[in-house]
Amino acid sequence: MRRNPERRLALIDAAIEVLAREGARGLTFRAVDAEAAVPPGTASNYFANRDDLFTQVGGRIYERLLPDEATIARSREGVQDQARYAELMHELVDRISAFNSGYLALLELRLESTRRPELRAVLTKRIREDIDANIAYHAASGLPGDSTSVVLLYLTLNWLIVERLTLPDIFTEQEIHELVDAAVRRSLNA
Amino acid sequence: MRRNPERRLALIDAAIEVLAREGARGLTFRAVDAEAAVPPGTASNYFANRDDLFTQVGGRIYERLLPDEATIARSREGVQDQARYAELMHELVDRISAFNSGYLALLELRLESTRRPELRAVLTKRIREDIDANIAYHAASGLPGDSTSVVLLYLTLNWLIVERLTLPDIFTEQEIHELVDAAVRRSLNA
DNA sequence: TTGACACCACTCCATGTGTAGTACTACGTT
DNA sequence: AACGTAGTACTACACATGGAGTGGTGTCAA
Repeated sequence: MRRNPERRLALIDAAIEVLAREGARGLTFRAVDAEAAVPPGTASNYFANRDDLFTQVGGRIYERLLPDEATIARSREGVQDQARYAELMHELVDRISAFNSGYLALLELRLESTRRPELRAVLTKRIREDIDANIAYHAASGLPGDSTSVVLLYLTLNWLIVERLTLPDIFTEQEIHELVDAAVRRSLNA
Repeated sequence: MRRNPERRLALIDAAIEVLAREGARGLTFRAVDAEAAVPPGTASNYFANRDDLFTQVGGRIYERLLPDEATIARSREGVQDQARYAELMHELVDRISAFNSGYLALLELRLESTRRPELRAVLTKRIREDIDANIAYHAASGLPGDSTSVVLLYLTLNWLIVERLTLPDIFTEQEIHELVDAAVRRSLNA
């Protein structure tokens, strides 16, 4: 088992691209090697087996989907009212949609997790933490709404992104924009 | 190309199970043959190639996820108020969750459709029709809410089902129940 | 009798895992 | 400066699996 951390990270990030492009079953050591442009056999040296590869990707993918520090800092600025909330949600949807392959890879991982208990455990932990962090962040932010509205928005926006990324002709960009606004507005009405 | 329609349907339904269990890349002629318990080579005779298989499954899957006539008829009974709306949505979520493999197969198809234009066209058409039908049905039903509330509910409940089927430990059954109620209630507030 | 379909067998091909072995590089030691 | 060593990159190979596609034979019903 090799230890070079940069190389390991490069392999995992390559695996994310492979996942998005080829699907879960297409995530093979060979494909990761090719994507990362390293000699064949390298991934074999960094991951004990495919299960291990999936688990490590599951641990990494969420980091890459989360906003960076600067983005978080920026989100705290300005009045924290409903209009600002909607603005933040537009940014969220755009940011995640932009990292296309990351989100698709996460979907593949979710589906794969129905077959891999270890992966499921990793994903469950990460996502549960993220939801809780969102609720806590929201509570401290001064934005309108309660914890239920946070969760409802999480649900709604997730599927909106799925729709946009998998069947882009279902909703126009205009409709997506309006749906985000409506989701924010209505989720706040307790 | 063989024509026996019962056999074709049996193969397609077998393909749905394979999709849910093995993922999109695992959907092979061989696997379908095995699942349908027919001799190897049979699926080759019924589908020109894998692309054709995917497309035909895409045309079928939605039929199986839709409610049957009896269920639709029952949904028209009683007062059409918000409490009834919530009740119907609980039934919807439970019905779709129950046909576990069908919903997972549809997710696999969505992801696969990023790679297969024909499949994407079929799915886009079906889903667009379904959303429009839901909006029309809702408008005629006397249930509260507008077309935006229908779409928002569609989004929210879809991801709720994803969450339940792929990472069942994120939300408890109790929480899911409450989220459905909250989604109905809040989506109605224009 | 004939035609459509079920069934079976076989060829060809592609892909992937896991591992053993070799080459390289950097670093510490004397 | 020369040497040794350890860790890693790289290469090659043995072995196994799985699947597509097709041609041919059997079977049954009209």
